[in-house]
Amino acid sequence: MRDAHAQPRKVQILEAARTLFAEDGYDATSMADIARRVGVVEGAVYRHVPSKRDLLHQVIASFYEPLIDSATDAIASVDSPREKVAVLIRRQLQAFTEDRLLCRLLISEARSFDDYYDSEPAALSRRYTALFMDAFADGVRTGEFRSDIPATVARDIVYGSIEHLAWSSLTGHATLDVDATTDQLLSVITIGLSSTASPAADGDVSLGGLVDRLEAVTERLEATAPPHESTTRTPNEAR
Amino acid sequence: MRDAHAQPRKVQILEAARTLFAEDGYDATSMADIARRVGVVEGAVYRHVPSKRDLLHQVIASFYEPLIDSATDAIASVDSPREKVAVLIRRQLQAFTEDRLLCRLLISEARSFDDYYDSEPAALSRRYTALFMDAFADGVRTGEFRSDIPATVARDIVYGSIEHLAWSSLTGHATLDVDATTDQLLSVITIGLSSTASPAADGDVSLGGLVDRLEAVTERLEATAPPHESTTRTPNEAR
Amino acid sequence: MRDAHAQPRKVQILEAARTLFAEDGYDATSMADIARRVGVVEGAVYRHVPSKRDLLHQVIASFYEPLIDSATDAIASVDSPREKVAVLIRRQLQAFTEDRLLCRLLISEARSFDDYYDSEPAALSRRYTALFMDAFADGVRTGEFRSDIPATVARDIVYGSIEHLAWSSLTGHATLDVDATTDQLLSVITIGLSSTASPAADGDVSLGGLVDRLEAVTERLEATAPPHESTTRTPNEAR
Amino acid sequence: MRDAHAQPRKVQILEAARTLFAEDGYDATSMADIARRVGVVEGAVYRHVPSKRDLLHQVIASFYEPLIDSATDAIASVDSPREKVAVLIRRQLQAFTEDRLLCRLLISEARSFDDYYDSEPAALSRRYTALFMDAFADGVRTGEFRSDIPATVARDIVYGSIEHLAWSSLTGHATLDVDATTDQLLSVITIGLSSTASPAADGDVSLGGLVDRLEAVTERLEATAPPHESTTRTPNEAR
DNA sequence: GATGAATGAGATTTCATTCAT
DNA sequence: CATGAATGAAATCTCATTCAT
Repeated sequence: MRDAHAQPRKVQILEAARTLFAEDGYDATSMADIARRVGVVEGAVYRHVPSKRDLLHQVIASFYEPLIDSATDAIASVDSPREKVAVLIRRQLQAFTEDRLLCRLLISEARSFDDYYDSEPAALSRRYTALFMDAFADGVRTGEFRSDIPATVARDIVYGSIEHLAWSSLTGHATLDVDATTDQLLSVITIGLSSTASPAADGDVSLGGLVDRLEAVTERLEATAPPHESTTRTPNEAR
Repeated sequence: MRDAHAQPRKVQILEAARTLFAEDGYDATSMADIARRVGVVEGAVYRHVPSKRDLLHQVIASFYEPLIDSATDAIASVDSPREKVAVLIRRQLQAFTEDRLLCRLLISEARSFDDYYDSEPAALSRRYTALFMDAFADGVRTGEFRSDIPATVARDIVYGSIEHLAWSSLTGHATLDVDATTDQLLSVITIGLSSTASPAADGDVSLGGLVDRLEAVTERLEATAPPHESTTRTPNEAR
Repeated sequence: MRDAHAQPRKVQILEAARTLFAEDGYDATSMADIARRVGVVEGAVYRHVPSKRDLLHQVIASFYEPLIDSATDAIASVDSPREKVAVLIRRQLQAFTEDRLLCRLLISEARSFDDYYDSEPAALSRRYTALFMDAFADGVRTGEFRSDIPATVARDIVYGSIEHLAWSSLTGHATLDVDATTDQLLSVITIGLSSTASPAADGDVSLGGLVDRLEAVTERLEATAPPHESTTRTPNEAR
Repeated sequence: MRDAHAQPRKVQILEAARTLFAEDGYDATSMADIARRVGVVEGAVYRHVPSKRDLLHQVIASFYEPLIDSATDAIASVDSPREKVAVLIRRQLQAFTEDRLLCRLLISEARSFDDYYDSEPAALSRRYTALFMDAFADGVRTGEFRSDIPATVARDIVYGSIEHLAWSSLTGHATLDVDATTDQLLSVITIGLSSTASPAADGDVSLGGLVDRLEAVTERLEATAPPHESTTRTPNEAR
């Protein structure tokens, strides 16, 4: 009879796999290791999981799904695309920094398969980053974000930066100041992506930042104050 | 008797390893695979390479070293830190996009080792990204780049973005338009990193810029605000 | 379904290893040989033994341990140190002669490792020979054994002799008459070690040394002085 | 052109093999190791030696042969069997203690072959120990040594003891005092083997045995010494 | 559901030996 | 005589997976 407090086997196995995959990597973790950690024999694992590969997929899913859900909720409660993006970045950086597993697994292991594109983890990853891309596309429509940067490029910039930052903190023998780094990353990225950035891209760029700020104020004025006359200017069509 | 046109064995082995590591990954490639591709038996490989791990290191080095050399040359011929950064980014994105191997190996495989930080590839990687960080630090001194972003964070943002962009193009079943993407990335990143972007921009930012900005804001305000009404709203509530 | 009469696998493996190590030596025996003899595949052996080296240790232990136990019992039932020594020698010679394995393994194989001194077999060997050294030390205290021979030297003489005797019978294509040999060895060794043999024999033992000297003189006289009458006595035909 | 001081290749190879076999053991030494030490490639070794096994034989021979020669000379210059034995023991112990190689190779490696008995090293070993056995047999004839101990048993006792003593000093993390040990071993063994030892072998060695021996000496003196002449010769010049 | 044993394939690595040059 | 490359066999060990109980 199982202890009432004990998790069902399936959950125990997932947790063991999660931990071990995280600590040692997918290849370096054997099914025997997982079984031993759960306290059963190798064969018993196969009652609950059809294969090691599938186990990896489940582990990844068990991370992504709550993340997707909570992120979906979180961005539903804010309005502006810019803020949605900020929320997503902050969450992601926190998640990666807090959980070595998430980071390592998603970065290093999950992608090693030839059929990655068609895999379940890839689908989850797409569902997840779609949240960002949707927010970004919204921002492009509202004029907050540059229209000359494809959403996929924006996504790669954002998630690539986050991954590297998290990874550096992982292997760099140094602990990351999540809050400071988040602010820095947010600042760099949102400024770089904001619609006001594009026109200044090639000119005398040293003024760009200052202009950005003034422009931001102006945007807000534009958005709130009823225009004296209908504004027919489409911003950010430059280039 | 070896064909006069043939490469020395060592080079053949390195090339075979490079290709196979790239296509299948390090773990999924066996020494037997490499030997077979070269056309010798397994044991013969070990006359030229002491171990599989070392072979990986050599493959990585054989990519990094020319890259470092040519990048060093390239940035020596331009003056401004900003341009150096631009050169580095463009090259890196090109290199990654042109060579699946470089990308995959550096991103997914090389980092899987516990002792990555102390490994030869990591040292090369640091030597390589040091080029960027030095240029960035120079730019901070000249006022071109923001002083509120640590060079390591800047590095992670840049190389993380590049990696993800290259990776997406790799797995995304789509070919990347390197030129367009480079421009986009450069635009986003250099703007995000430029000193004018910094909210705490240090005083020495030139007066001329200030004048320009004031001019621009004035223009837009003129277009937006109702002619004779005092605007009492506090600016700078962004985010 | 395993035969009811069959030993557990672990025991089968140990026995196979014992036999093969004995017949062919440790290096010349492969895990595949052992597996084949047991009737399983190579990998199956590793479910029961962690490594070949460990298997050797276990085989050695499976010989030493009963030997130590029974020898401990045996010497507990006799009183005088001299008799204890006799018991130990007789047992050891019997054990070595009866079991080629014990002999070969202990003599030739087990010692081949650099780390022999710190190994488990070495510890067992020390535990075993400690029985002898303790008895010898007792004998020194009671005056039965010479005090001018360190126990370690006595041990080496005793066990070295036994080993060589057993080894000779092993490779010499001749069967050893254990009883006769034991008697001979015992005689030589106990006399050589007895306190009466010691030139510097303490106290009442000095008489033995005196006799030695007398004997020596006699020998020289016999060799130099022309016998008064023809000596027809063959000396030393006793026994 | 080879340096005039350089040894011929063959000798270099033998020396390299000797050293490496000694330090690492036969199995653990590869032909490549030997070649590397000599400074040639693997294949070159086979110009001079037909096989690794043969190389071992030659190495062993290169030790045994001078040993046999010098020992033969040494015992030719002393008269009594007892002294010959003493010389042989002293030399052997010194040789073994001075040269780890001799010891290790002869004890552990050389004997590992199934065909040891018919091998060249075994023949050399027999030639070598024959010196001892001859001297012992002589001593039996002259009455110096017990006739109830077969020469082969005496040989095993002597060489077994020496081996163990040398081996202990090798692995025992302690340096052997050769002189002291030689004296101790000589004392134990020559006493144990001397003819006077046998009668007392089984009786109680205490006073009763002493009386027996005194009796025997007296008898022999009576038989040897001229009847009415005082013997003024100092006793105790033995050895 | 779990156990324990087994499988069979494969991985990396080592090595004595050969041979064309 | 030497080189350098190759061979081919073998050795130890690992592991995902299966299956009778």
